[in-house]
Amino acid sequence: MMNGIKVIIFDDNASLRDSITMLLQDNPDFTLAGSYAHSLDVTENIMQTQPDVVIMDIDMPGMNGIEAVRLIRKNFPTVQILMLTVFDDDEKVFAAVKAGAAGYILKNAEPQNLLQAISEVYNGGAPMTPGVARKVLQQFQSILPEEKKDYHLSMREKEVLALLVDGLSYKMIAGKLNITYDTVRAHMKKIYEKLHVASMTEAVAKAINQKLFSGK
Amino acid sequence: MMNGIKVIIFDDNASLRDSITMLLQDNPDFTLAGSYAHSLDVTENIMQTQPDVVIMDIDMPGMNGIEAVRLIRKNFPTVQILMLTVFDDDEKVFAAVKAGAAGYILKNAEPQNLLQAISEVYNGGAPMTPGVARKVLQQFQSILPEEKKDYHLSMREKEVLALLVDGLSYKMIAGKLNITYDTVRAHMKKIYEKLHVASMTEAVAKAINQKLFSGK
DNA sequence: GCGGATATTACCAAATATGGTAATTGACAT
DNA sequence: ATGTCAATTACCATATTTGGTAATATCCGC
Repeated sequence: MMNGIKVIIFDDNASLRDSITMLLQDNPDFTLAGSYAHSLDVTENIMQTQPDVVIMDIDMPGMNGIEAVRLIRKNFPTVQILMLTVFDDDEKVFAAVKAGAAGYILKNAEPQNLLQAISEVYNGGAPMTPGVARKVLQQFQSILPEEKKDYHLSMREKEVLALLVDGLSYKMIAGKLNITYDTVRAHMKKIYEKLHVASMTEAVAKAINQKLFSGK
Repeated sequence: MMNGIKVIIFDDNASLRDSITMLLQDNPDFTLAGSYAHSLDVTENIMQTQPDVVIMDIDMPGMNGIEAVRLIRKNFPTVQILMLTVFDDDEKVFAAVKAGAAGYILKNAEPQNLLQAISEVYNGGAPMTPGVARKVLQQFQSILPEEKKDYHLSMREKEVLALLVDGLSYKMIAGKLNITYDTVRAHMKKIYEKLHVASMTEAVAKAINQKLFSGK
């Protein structure tokens, strides 16, 4: 890391590009390897500069910053992306996150905070303005894991159910577990009882929906 | 805010409670209103102390910290909760977020960071250790984008498959759609072909996992 | 109008799943 | 030591599903 973290910037605002440029040049921990007013040639730009971190404005003429993020993530999965924006518009925040941005900070942040955000992104963190972080968490809460009920399935029963979800028949399950067909049946009967279902399909549907299993 | 942010702590580790106590007492921006070794009486404790922020250990004897969070969120929706933990175990992080925690930081964080996290939580932010933040974002990404494949199922086939996922048998489906048992079978055969499966369970699992249907 | 996809029905034979009942063994807790 | 629970196996009778093959009717596009 003799030259610090290699950074490139995409932002149509020239004065902001300049101030970031100066900020980075004053600090030996960072190297500015490129600065662009639009993201039409992202792929090319990145291939040439080989940056560690990309700072991307979310609103830009031509290609949208979000699109650019998607492109970068697809072609250069190791490059970390820090979104920079004026607004903390919900839609855009989520779109950026979804596209694969690792951090999301507002343009009115302190210079010091920007520098810290860059190193944080580089080091596997996900810097976010407090308000943005809260929004993400809230969204997270509403979408995420329904608290999975406990059906008190025994270990063995879980094994059997898991195989069933994978599409195996009783006979195949018996073979895989080295037990008798009838034993599998006995387990299935218990499972049906505990899950309040009465057929393989219901059991599978419930198991997947209640996220008792992967979902592959 | 003459007495600063009112904080109470739940943690079974006495020495950690003490160090946080001292930390807060040394700073005029905070007031420690309570300190408890377990969360069995959370509701009562909160009613008495009326805190702004609750610091909650995730692992505690008796009531689980997560459960306590759920309880607090339910009865005191304005109280902000900051989780404190030793491990950044995925399961627990997500469970805590889902339960309604506003922030999640590790116990090995700098004292200064803890103080900042408390004010951040109080001011509507969502402080998270970098690694935790990244995990949340990644989970976020994986949940939103789902490009679902198109298996070219006909309308009728989709209807049949939907009923199958709901747990109906061929006979029941036939009844519901006012068609013959054999017709249902014909559709199923086509569905199996198109989905590349060979049994009800596989079809159901695939249908749900590929999000061809709700998931109840 | 003809080929193609969709929806419908039908029958046979074989494979699987379901419900009920019952018994044995080992582990673990009171 | 007694009882509960998990895991195991067994058998019977039914119900359901699956694979193969085939036929008819309708609608659509070229």
